[in-house]
Amino acid sequence: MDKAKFNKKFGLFVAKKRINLGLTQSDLASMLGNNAQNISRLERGEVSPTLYWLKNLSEAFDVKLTQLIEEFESSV
Amino acid sequence: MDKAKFNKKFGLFVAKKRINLGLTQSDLASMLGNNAQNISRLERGEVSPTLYWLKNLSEAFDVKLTQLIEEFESSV
DNA sequence: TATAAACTAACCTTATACGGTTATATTTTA
DNA sequence: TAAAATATAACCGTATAAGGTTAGTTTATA
Repeated sequence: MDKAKFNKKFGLFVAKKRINLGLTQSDLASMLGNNAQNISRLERGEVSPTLYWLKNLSEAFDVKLTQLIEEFESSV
Repeated sequence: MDKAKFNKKFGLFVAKKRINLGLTQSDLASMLGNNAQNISRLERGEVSPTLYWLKNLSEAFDVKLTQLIEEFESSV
């Protein structure tokens, strides 16, 4: 799978997960210590987050990194 | 865990896994389509790889991304 | 409809991932 | 020990992740 498509899929996954938790992009952003625009870009697949960023994301979602990735892969 | 420490742990994990597979940094680099210097920097924890990079890494190691992260987390 | 909340999207800047080259150091092997 | 293979480390670039601001669009709600 090419980069653009892969990032898009991950973005969609994050968006679904965030919404399921009843969070806005702003909510998630402040939990991660950044801004809603970056969340928007992530969810639209414009960026490929770093591993450390993912680690923080998993903590915001209150799951292990492993579990986050597992959920992502099984959603694809 | 702070970023530097986290990246260092991941680098160490990649190095171990690569060596177990009997690969040199050059070998792994060419499998990933980049250069050995980047592998060296990754293994020394100087960089935090992007998700897409990790996806390619997992394919080079012939495992699912989930499994790669799972092995990493259980190694920490 | 009107107002507000939520999101998208453009722009800019800074930090860093990533690719390449070269040199040096370390490790392995003849 | 000498040579070769491997890894580290210093540079230099470019591409892109990430933080911030502002404006505009979409969606939800009164």
